Amino acid sequence: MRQEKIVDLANSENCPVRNVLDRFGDKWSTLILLVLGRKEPLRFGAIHRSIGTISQKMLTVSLKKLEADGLVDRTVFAEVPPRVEYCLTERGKSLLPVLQQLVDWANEHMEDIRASRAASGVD
Amino acid sequence: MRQEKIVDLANSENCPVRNVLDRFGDKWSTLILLVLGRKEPLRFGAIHRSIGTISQKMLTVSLKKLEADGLVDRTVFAEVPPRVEYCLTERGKSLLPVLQQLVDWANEHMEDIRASRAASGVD
DNA sequence: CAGAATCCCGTTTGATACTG
DNA sequence: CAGTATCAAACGGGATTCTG
Repeated sequence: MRQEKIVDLANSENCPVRNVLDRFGDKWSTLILLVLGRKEPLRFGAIHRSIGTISQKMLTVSLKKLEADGLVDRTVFAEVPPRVEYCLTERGKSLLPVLQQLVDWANEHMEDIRASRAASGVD
Repeated sequence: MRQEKIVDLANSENCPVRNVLDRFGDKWSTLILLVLGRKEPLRFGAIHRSIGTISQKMLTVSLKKLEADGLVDRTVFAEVPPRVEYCLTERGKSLLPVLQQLVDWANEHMEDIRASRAASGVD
């Protein structure tokens, strides 16, 4: 019987976990997916306002990555003024429940974590 | 009727999601939790070897954060040479299933993501 | 409106050396 | 062994300006 079902975490190139984490470990991607998960499609500006504190540069960059990974679809309408809509792909949607779990966990444990953090003096 | 059950994502201070993401969005925390989830307790050096590419500085920093958040327990043995063991707290363990879902998703979709990425020419 | 292009700075991260 | 201390490099990310 094999002892390791889990992929080798030491190999960052071939480990799916690390590979994916390298993407969603960034500051914004997860947030964007969650926003689109709430309501789609959304225009660039709508996402921007929805997150609030993201710069449009980072929003652009993050959306491009998500699009490159096939998690988000980008549709440009030939209008003036230009309109661009974003929505989740099937793959993107499949990630949503997982992220939702993370959100739920966060909601549930945040107060305790805050308290621990404060008590330990680590910011 | 209220329209928003989900916490306001625009408010980074009070939003549990962002607050938690700010922690696990880093490069190593998730990985460390997963490593400890596989086997505990583990000594500092064991975790270090298990992840492989992390510097011992970052491992120290990350472990401290996790300890401050009450996700990891640190036990120092009064021996020579010194021995320090790390294990998950109950809170830490409660996060594990969620992370495992993420791992599963990553395993399942990584190839497709890789392909999309390559096709798009990003990164 | 939706971005692209620059400039710029703070933080993160890694290498290296040192210590209890 | 399990860190701490320091320095330098790399990167993320914000502000601003410009375009189709």
